[in-house]
Amino acid sequence: MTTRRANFLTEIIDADLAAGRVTRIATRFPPEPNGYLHVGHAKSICLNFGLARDYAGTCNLRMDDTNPVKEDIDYVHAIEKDVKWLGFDWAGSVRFASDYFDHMYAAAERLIAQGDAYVDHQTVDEIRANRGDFGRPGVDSPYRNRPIAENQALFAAMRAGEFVDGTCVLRAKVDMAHPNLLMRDPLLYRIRHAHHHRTGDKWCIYPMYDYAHPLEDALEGITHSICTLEFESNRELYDWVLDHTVAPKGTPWNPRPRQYEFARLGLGYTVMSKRKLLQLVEDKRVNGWDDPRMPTIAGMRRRGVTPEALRDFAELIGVAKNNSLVDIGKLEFCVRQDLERRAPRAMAVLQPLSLQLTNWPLGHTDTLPIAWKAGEAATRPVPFGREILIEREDFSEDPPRDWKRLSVGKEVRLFGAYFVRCDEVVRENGEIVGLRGTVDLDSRGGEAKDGRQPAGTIHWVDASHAVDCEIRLYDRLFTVEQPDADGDFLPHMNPDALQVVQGQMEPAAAELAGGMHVQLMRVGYFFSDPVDSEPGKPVWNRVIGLRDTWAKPVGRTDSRAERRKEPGEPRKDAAQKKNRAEWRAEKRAATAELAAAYGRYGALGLDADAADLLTEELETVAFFDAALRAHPHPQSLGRWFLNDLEGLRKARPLADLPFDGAVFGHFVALLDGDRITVPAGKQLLAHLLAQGGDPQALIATLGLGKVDDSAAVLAAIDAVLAALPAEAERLRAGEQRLLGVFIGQVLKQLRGSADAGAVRQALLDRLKA
RNA sequence: UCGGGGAUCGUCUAAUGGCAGGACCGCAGACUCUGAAUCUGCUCAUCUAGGUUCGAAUCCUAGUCCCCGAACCA
Repeated sequence: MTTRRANFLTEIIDADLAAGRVTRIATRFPPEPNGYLHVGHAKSICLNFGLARDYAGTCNLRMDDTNPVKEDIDYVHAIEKDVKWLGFDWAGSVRFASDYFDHMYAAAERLIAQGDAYVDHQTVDEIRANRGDFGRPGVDSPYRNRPIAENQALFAAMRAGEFVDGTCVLRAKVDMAHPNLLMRDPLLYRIRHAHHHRTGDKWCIYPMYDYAHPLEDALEGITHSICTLEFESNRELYDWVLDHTVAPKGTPWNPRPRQYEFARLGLGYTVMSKRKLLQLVEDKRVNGWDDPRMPTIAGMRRRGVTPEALRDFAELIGVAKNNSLVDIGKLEFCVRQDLERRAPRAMAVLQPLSLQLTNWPLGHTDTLPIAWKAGEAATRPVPFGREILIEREDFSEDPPRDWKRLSVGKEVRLFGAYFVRCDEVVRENGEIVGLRGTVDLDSRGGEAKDGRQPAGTIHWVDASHAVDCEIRLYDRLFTVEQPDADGDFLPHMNPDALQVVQGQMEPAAAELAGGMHVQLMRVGYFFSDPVDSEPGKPVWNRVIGLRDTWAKPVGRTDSRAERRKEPGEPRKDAAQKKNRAEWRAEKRAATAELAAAYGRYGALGLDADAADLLTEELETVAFFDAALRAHPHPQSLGRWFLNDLEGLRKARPLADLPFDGAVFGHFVALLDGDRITVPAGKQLLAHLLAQGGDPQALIATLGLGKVDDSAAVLAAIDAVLAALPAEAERLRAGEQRLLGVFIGQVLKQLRGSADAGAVRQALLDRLKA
């Protein structure tokens, strides 16, 4: 396994491997071929293929083509190309959901035979209305209890094309009152008389995503089916399908795939939904899916972003379950970092300003060999003559104090060439149209004989040799960080996301072929457009500008920080939903035994919160009363019950625990009797929960008995202090936060059986001594 | 309204009861034939309130805020 940043998925996989749930890892990347892949998909691709690579497993590329009216073969090819370009290869051939239509159909027939599915003749509107909503349960379809034989005949007729679209659907028979709306008899198949890009006209019924996807995964032997957060609710249905179907051999699915969800990529200053991207393309607001302004993989590729940069980006942002909006600066950082390493340097002037060198011999051209990259041997010839073009913004008539460029009377170095000084400004109608200056003929190559250093170094091209070429300056597609935050995203489009300028480029660079990266010095990283460049007529795309610490901070207004709300007060509004405490109070009012217990616990000296919590269920009261009989110490019993047992048992009912209230009472008695320390008590409780047993006997078995051997404690303290000399020094110097580390270490040596408070005191005493 | 998730520097992400770490951004300095790169340093965070514990980002209780879910889409 190559080292890779751990995340919650690698933890799950490690645990699955360790527990033997799986013996190999199989993932998949399952796009629907209804649009181009974007940078969000790139994250998913890097995740799925990366996991397969790191665990020496496999990753399938699978087209999820279950809806023929939206999908297209052209998208299939584009997707394959993008995944390959990103640097990944799938196991075997490309898979298609449509390859499994026969299996899916057979599985549906089986569901019908099991009584787990039925044909519903309600209309779309009826189905929707009868599904209920978040507040109301649904109502059963009048067709829900059709005889199995009738369902079988009807489903066969659906397949045979005897019904027009929308006549009926196949539904799973789950529960119309299920709190998860997806489980209210989900649709499995719908009728669609449509031509499918692969199966042609073989089918006129097509499976729904929620039914098809788990079967696709299971059929391919996928172990970890990774998708995005919005599918969390779908997981329950995913599991239902796998629980109610079997593998082709008739056995339960093995390996049985599990679905896990991670946060999709949200990226600032762009939109990521396929619908919106499609709209930009169809409305011709961009020039196609591969427009370099688009966040599509195709667009970024054409712009000049490299696969390495994209993969670095995926690594940089990590994988988690937080909804997040990634700063686009992180992507830009990855792009710059990669291009910095790979791009040769050249010079071009975007907004030329002429500089006449009055002391340069008329008609003479010097040809300078300048390295493509600093420190490397390879050079290109760069002509230098009497008229030089510099960047307009590299000259100032009224320079600020720290100006490092050209101004009247000041000298700069023309990169790789000569020192020049500006003597005067040439104007026409008040406009600056050129500069006149002189060159230090002794500074050829950029070094002055007398060793003096100029104010700065600027880029330039020789006017008579410069090549005119189209330069496309790309910028962020939107002017705000969250264009789709509310309402229409189109008004936020950045009209300057593409600016075309005619640049003047040095001749050697202008001959670079299409698909080449170059850094135009002091301007940015550029890529010769692979589509529009022609031999001798290159078109250059700006991939990203250089980091510019001198430019005025454009100020990334921190819209998000402003949005952050103050923590709210607990709502006092009576109309709001009841809180848990109110709910329990009501329940007590209705149940005499709970109310009695509440009063009794109060009288026993338990505080109101504890008494409240303990009287939520009769079952709890019974358990607690039993514990009380075994060990009549309400406070400690309440503290261990509420703080530890409740957390450890999670949702497990008390009745399912391998011990009863009396045993719990005995357990707490051990703690109150100082027979065992608190951490050891927690260990013991965890053990009890897992396997039951007699607490008293387990103390010996597990070696958890309390040790009151102060000599052993002192020995352990000295051993730890000696083992961590640097930290011990800091601790002596008063770094209190290290105290915990030492207590922990000492406790570890003593196998948790010493009293932590005593260890702390002993440690403090030892340090004073 | 019901169900499912989530909350740690400005941003992304670690820490699985024991020193809140890394990266991006920002700031400062060094260096520089790119105001780039490189190098050094710095600023900056555990949603709130209680509780348990020697010790809580982590466990318990209560609350707040955010996201997802009611297509014959995926």
